[in-house]
Amino acid sequence: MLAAVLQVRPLDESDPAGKSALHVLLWQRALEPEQGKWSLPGGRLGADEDLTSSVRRQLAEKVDLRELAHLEQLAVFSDPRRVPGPRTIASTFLGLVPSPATPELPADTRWHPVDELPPMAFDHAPMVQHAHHRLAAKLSYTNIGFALAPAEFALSTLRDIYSAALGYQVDATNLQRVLERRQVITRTGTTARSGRSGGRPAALYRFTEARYRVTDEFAALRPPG
Amino acid sequence: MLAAVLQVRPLDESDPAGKSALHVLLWQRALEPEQGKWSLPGGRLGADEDLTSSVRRQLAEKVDLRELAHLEQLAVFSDPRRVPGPRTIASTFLGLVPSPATPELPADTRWHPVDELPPMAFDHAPMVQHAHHRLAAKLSYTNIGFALAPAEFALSTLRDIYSAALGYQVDATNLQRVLERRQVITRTGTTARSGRSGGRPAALYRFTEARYRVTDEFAALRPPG
DNA sequence: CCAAAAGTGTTGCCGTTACACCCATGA
DNA sequence: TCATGGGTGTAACGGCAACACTTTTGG
Repeated sequence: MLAAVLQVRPLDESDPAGKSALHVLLWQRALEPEQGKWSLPGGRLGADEDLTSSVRRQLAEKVDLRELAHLEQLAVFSDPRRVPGPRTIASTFLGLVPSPATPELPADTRWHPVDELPPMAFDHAPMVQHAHHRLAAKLSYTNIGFALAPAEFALSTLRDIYSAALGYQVDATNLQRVLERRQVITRTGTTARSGRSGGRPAALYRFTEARYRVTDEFAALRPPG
Repeated sequence: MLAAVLQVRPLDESDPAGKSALHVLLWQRALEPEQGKWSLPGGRLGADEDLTSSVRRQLAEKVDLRELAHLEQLAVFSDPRRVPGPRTIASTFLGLVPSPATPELPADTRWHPVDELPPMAFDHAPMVQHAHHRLAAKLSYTNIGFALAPAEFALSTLRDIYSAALGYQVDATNLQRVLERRQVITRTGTTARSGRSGGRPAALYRFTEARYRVTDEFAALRPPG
């Protein structure tokens, strides 16, 4: 079991207001094979747990990560030669951490931008690509954004999160209307303080549901009615 | 490994022109546990093969099925108590067989309509549901229909296939335009003979590509341009 | 000529994008 | 008051569904 844990975070740690990008949590291998290369966190399945609980446990134990807002299965990688030695099957997962959280991490683990991956161990690079692709797709037709955003947020913040996760600029105006029409986000009624350089204070929103939901099932060939 | 192999076939074997429905290939257990109940075909992974090849091999060996036009991973079922005895993990697959094919089957295997499943062994019923749901979703935004349809077909035939797979009536008029605009289907130029009771002869179509392809990636939040 | 089946034209609706315009605040 | 960021209005576009209408065949 391997998990691609994704989070939108600032590119420069010391500048929380700077540009942000989608990051993946990696740890650096201390031993051969592939020593020094970076790999996805994970571990072996226990005898009395299912895959999902196991991933949660591994992430809590090994990288002390407990803030997972979403976790779902991706593909199983089963090529007999994907790793040296005895045949190992990897079941991969996509995990999402909300944006402002900054969990404590062990020394050998670090967040890396998904667009500039370091040298990756084994077949872990395509796994990250797969996770990224799945996330981008689901941002368009589900409410999965709740797992990347803070509990309350201004629309400009949400725009930055979507832009980072999708890899292109998203217009806040249209993002608002798409998500409001689908009732994915709701106004809280409160407003944020205006920023350093003035400007109108932003209305705050939250995701209507904090559970994964498909909001736009069919693009074509809809059922009649 | 377990495979939900789906095909659109006539409800009444002796009447190929009658109503058709989506069927799943099931196999009746001869031994305890769950003797007499129906289960998905599958088997254990060999030492030197990946999951996909293994599924293909199992289906060829055990139910003599070689006409799979599409095969893809579904979810992994890993609840420690999903089957009695030692813990077993099931990786499930969706397989599709084109419509007119009628492969020879062993005596203990049979096609069952997905809407009227017989008593199912273990957790196999939700697996079939999952496969059905995935198929219905992908009919809307991919060219996956090629794996259910004959090489050449009239639009009314394709309408029947889509209707059976989706579970509701599809309008041939709009189906044509949706699939032609996306260049999923192409006219062959030939026409079929007209039916028994007259009527204009139908133009024949084929799927432009016989490989799986996503044709309608984003419903919303499209990249600018 | 009539019935049946296939295919086309047309209309209306809805969701999305793009962009111009108005609003509220701090300096 | 100006600059800055937040928010609304509006128009254009495109995809889809529904349905009336035309075309082509067999009896």
